[in-house]
Order: sequence, then structure tokens, then C-alpha cells
Amino acid sequence: MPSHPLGFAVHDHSSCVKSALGAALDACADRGVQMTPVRKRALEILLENHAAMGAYDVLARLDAEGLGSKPPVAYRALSFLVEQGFVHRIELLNAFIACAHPGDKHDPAFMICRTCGTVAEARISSATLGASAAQSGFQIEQTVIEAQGLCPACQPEGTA
Amino acid sequence: MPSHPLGFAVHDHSSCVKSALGAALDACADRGVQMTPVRKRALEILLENHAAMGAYDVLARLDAEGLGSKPPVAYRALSFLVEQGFVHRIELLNAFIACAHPGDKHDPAFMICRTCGTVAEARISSATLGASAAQSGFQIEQTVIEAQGLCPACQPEGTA
DNA sequence: ATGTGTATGTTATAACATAACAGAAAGCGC
DNA sequence: GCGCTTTCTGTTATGTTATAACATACACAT
Repeated sequence: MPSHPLGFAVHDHSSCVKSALGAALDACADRGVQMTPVRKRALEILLENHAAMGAYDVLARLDAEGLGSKPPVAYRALSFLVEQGFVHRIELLNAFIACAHPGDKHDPAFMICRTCGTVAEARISSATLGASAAQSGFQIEQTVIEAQGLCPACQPEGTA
Repeated sequence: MPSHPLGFAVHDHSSCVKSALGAALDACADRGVQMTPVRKRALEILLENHAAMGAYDVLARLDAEGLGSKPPVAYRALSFLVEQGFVHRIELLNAFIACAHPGDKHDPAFMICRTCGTVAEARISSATLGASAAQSGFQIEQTVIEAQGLCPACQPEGTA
């Protein structure tokens, strides 16, 4: 059982990095967009880190490798990756995380542990929100669904 | 029809301000917390404005009235109001808005128009998210549910 | 070779947020 | 009243996140 759909469990990390990167490269080819060195490295950094990172954290690593030292470099790469669906932005943390379900574009949902900072991406439907929107005539383009709380590992004994 | 549950319609504004303020004062009395002048005025500003405002926008108004000119003044008042459930923070906008359903604490959901900036608070259940969380053992403490898109008034003709 | 589109490099600054400490005001026990 | 504690406010300084604006490079087509 190399991976868990909800992210709070162990998994085969190096293989998940490789497959996600491969999927991203394929998607770029399909869509006719460019996976340039900065963009690719930014994605790798997020995939390897496997946790939410601030834009300036990503920038620091890019800088260490000579790939750019100014904020716009990081923000532009991250914007591209988010647009393409390879990376998600987590509003509650002002941070970014590599997508756990690469390949298909989707609206993500996250569970964020306030103790250890672990972020798990969940697949959920936003049907409830959609129904509410339809009722009022609102046309949804993007949804943000984030929960903060305690992950299984950080809960006091007997509370889980 | 003075008000609409989803916020994209007209309503009796001055009465909604008064009733929300009254509900907040009552809640403070019940809970033994203080609705000080700065806090009260910050809430009134948000209620009167009836739209999402940045912390610095609120601060500018407080400053104009001699109630404080430094960022911590605004952030402290807003933190208090959010804690008490009188105001919600909108992560997508880094902004604050007076609660549309004062009195009972709840996890809010928002629909945000990207054209006119109008924000509507919706009552929705986060049951879907709750189920996903329960499955993985995650203990939710707070949820953020925000949708961005086009409100009825900003949609191109024939699209609604 | 020139134009066009896309991506990168850089400067500067805008916008959002908090740590840390000092002072004032309110409540309480005595 | 007096001293104590708690809570709230005032202020300085700084930290963190994000973007506008403009210059340069590069790739590809005509």
C-alpha cells in the first residue's frame, strides 16, 4: 500500500515525485505550454518537499541553484503551475503544495493540521456549494475548501 | 421582501445594521466580554459598508475618527470580532466582512464576485468535508469554504 | 533580419500582518 | 483608599506576502 488517498499515511515518495513530474510534462506537451527550467524545478521542489511551502521558501531554493532570486521569479513560476493544475495554493497558509492528483484538473480540498502543519489533499465534491450557488444564480469558477484541525497523529490520546 | 438569504439582492440596510449590532451587544453581555468603543466602531464600519474590507481600510476609518492609527489597533479589534463570530475573514481576499447571520456561531461559506467584488454569505453544511475528514481521522476545528465567480448581476446576458 | 509572442531579470514598492513593550483603565479584595 | 491583577490600548519597529512596471533575452516564423 504505497500511498493513501488522504495523505496522512506513508507512501513511496520517490516514485510519487517521478510520476507526478512525468504527468506534468505530458500535460504540458498536450496543452502546448512550456515546462521551462524554472517552472520544472519549482515543481520538483514542491514535490520533493511534499508539504506546503511559502513562495519565498521556494524562491530561496531556486536562488540556491542560481535559478532566480527575485520574488517575481517564484511567483510567476508558481502562478503557471497553479494555472496548469500541478500545484495548489492554500489560502489559509498563503502557501503552495504540489497536487496529489496530477493529470486531471480539479478543485482541491485540504485538511491542514495546526500542530504539525501537515496538509492532506482530499477529493470531495463541492455539490453542496454548487446547489447553494445555483439557487442564487451565482456562477462558480473556482472554489476554496480548506479545513484546519488536528491530524490523526497530533490528536491527544483517546480523542480519535 | 427586505432581505435575501444569499445576499445578492436588495434589503433594508439600516435595519440590518441595527439588528446585527444589537445582537452583538447582547452576545457580549451573555459571554462576559467587552464591546469596547474601538471594537464597536470597527463592527459598525463593517456593517455599514456591507462589503468585504481590508484591515487597512477599516483602520483608515478608525483613524479618521481618532480611534487609532496603527495596524495593531485594527487587527486586534478585527481578531476579537472574528473570535466572537460577529465578523468573518475571507481568505481569498485577505479581507473582513460583517456576519450576515449574527447570533449563532457558524462556519461561513462565501460567494465572491470577481467583477464587482460583492460577497454573499451562504448557509451551507460542510457535511461532505466532515465525512471525508472522519474517514481519515482528521478532527476539524475550522473550515473555509469560498467560491469565486460571477454574481447574477455581472453575468453576460443569456448566460444565467 | 525583423516582427511577434513568450519567458526571464530587476527595481521598486504595495499590501498584509505581528512581535514586543509601554501605558491606561477597570475590577477586586482588603 | 490601596495594591493587585487583568484587560485593553498606544506605539515602534519589523516581518511577510505579493505585484506593478519596465528591460532584456530567446525562439520561431515570415
